[in-house]
Amino acid sequence: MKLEQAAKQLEALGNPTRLNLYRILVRAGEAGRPVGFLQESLGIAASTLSHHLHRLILTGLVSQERQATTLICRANYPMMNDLIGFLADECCADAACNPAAEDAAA
Amino acid sequence: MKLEQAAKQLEALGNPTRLNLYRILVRAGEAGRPVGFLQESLGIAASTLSHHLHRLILTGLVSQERQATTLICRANYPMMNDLIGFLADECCADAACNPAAEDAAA
DNA sequence: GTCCTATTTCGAAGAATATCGAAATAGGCT
DNA sequence: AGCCTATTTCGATATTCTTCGAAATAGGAC
Repeated sequence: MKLEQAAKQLEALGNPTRLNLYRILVRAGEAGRPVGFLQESLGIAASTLSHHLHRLILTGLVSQERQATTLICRANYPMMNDLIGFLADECCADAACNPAAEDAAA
Repeated sequence: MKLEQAAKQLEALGNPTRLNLYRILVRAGEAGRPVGFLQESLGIAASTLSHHLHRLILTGLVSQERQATTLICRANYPMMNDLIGFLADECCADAACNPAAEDAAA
């Protein structure tokens, strides 16, 4: 994953409202949640929620699927795992992460 | 970890300059890197770097230790792991993360 | 004490963000 | 067609962020 993309995703998650929103979707699993449900859960204006959802969708962290008049939102788990991988992958690439790794490197 | 703190940390990592900076420190391991080294690596104004470092330090993701006239910066690994844990921990708490988990839940 | 390097703080300008209400659009039901 | 609900787009405002250069501070060397 490129740094720019990771930064955009982290920025998207770095707003309390969006992080809260994202966690609801993460907890919801593959079933997802309709926009209306999210709006009631968060207690914010529909337009504000739409704005935040748009940002999460732009980064690829969330996807939407229409079911009749309601839109179902889902967390994109592979994308989340890529992001986590990006943070952890190069941990201590130039050194050692923990005592065991240090022993291995020595 | 509280949502507010996690959001602040994610926001801190959500800027390309800061994410780049943070990765350098993550790669550096326990040895850390002096501020001057970081400034040359990133090629930004010292005042700009200081500002970004301050934000990372405020969130607890980075710590500093003075060695004579130079300041050594280090990534705070436990904090990073807490943050990653926050993202992944409640994954699918209300559903199933993957087919195997779905089977287990069923 | 004076000087030197390393780093931070100050002050400012421009860009981006968060939030809302009002109005517009999407999709389906009668 | 006409209507109803669900959701987005528009427009506006207040706040926050990013970045820089100049000036101030920290710590040590002579």
